[in-house]
Amino acid sequence: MDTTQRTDQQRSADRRRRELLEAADRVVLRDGPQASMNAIAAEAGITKPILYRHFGDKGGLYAALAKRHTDALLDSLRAALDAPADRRERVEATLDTYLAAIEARPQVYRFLMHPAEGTPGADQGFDVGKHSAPLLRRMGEELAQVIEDRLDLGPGSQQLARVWGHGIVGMMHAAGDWWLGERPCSRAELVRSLADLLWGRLAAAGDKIGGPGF
Amino acid sequence: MDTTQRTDQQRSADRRRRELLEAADRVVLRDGPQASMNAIAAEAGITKPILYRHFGDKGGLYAALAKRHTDALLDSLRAALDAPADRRERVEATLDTYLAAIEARPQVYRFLMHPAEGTPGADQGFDVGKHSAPLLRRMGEELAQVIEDRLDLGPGSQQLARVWGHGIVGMMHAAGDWWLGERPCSRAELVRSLADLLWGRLAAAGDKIGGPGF
DNA sequence: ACGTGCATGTTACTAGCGGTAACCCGAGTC
DNA sequence: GACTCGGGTTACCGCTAGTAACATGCACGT
Repeated sequence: MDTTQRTDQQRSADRRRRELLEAADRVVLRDGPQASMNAIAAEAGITKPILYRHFGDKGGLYAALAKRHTDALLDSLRAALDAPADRRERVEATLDTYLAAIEARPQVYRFLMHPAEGTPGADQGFDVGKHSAPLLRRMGEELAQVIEDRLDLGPGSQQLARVWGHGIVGMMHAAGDWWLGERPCSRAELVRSLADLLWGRLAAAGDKIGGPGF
Repeated sequence: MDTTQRTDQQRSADRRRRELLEAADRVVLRDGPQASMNAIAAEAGITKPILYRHFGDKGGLYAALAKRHTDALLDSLRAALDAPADRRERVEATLDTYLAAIEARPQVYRFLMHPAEGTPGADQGFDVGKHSAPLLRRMGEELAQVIEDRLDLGPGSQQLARVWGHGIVGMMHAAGDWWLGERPCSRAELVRSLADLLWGRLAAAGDKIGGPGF
């Protein structure tokens, strides 16, 4: 029948697609985000046009690749965010989960943060917007939702939650990026320091003698 | 004399360099960060090899370009950070200064955040490190210094200050980026929300009825 | 058995990029 | 006048993303 036929074809195509994605994964993790389509095709044992038939262009391939990792990371973050513990512990667990992920697979992390950038062909009209990696946006929105759902923030809570969601994610990202490069302390110390920041220690700290205070 | 001669030459070279940088600025602000060296050379009224003689490679040109804007932004941030007012006001002024800058010239902002990315020629060995834009790193370090100088944070203050510096800068960056794309509220509201976050309102907020709390 | 689609794969190409080698010319110097 | 030398150009290399055109093999209807 027609449907079974198309199902067979689709299954085959999907399997092929997964194989290609795994090959692309290997190459991107080995060569970095600037891996060439030729290299990816070679790793998959085929040639370029097939990649283009499956993914349209390089951006499509990278988007598909990024989605897999992004989904996986978001799942583990959701788990940490949903753990049965008090708020501070959950915040620390979430920070630690993120940091452990970027520590364990820094190449994946790097790819997710700088997926395509230079697509000289089909170019966007240089609008403002979509600067940051999609991963950051998605994490920000998810966290915003969690905050809005669980916290009582009074009037304007929705906007406040979104600002905080993106802000906290950005804090985590930047601190993690810096930490990954310099390794100035243990992961646990970093988690504690960031949680302290979120817990208002900045406002509570005293001025240093002689200075005007920050 | 030899020295005056060399001074003359150097002056001429410096003037040329400034002219080239201004031309590059125009092109980058018009075409985005993926402006080609050909286009920049054409805008400057010359040809590619001259650019390469002056700046080495594309990364060198972009670094020189970015340095100008970064220095300017850092100067205005320092001014806000040094204003004579209490801590919260200074924090808000600094956030507002940054946000006003990216709002006023989003193309400059975008260029500073994604300067080169894909330099297929002379490639780095895919080390972990130097992921983020240099601007973010510099802002983080500067803020860390200010925090350490002015705040009494007890033992481990230096590390804590650096974590906070990079974390706060990341928060500002990510929130600003999201805000610039969606414009969900006024700048003043955003500043207030972020300052509230830094002032510990996250920890102080009550749980919503029925939920486990964030 | 025989075309006929159709998916899969290839080779060979285009246009444009970053970067460079080789040449070229005018100004100043001995 | 020969001679170097800084500023400039043309013409190229190797690479990239992306595509057109051609080949091959497997399922179908008649």
